[in-house]
Amino acid sequence: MPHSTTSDFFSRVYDVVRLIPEGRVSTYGDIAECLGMRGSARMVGWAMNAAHSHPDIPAHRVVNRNGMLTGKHHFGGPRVMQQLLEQEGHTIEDDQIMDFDKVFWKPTGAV
DNA sequence: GACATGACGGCAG
DNA sequence: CCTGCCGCCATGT
Repeated sequence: MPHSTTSDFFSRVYDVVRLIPEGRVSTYGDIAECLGMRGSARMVGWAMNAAHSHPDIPAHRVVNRNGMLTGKHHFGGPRVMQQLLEQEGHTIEDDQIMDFDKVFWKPTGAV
């Protein structure tokens, strides 16, 4: 496709995020890499910001490579993201997901 | 059209 | 180990 638009990029990001299983989490960088935009993790986070218009996007399952809830302030409040994750069985301590390496889900081949 | 910003990540100091 | 800078791409001013 000679004409790649941002809308496509957003749609792809949403598509991948939607595929994250409940009880699992992924990272901005890996999602970006999965979409062929390695190094552009910021775009993924930015897409998440726009994802607020899409209730079907479990944006709380996307964190940075450290498993830290860096985007918690972009939800209803600074607690919402943590609460959502805890409801899915995660343990958060100091804005960081415990056993992150065990709940991490890589969108390899998802798209 | 240039400058600053951002839910990131990697590397250098 | 911690802090800081640069690269990444799209948006707003």
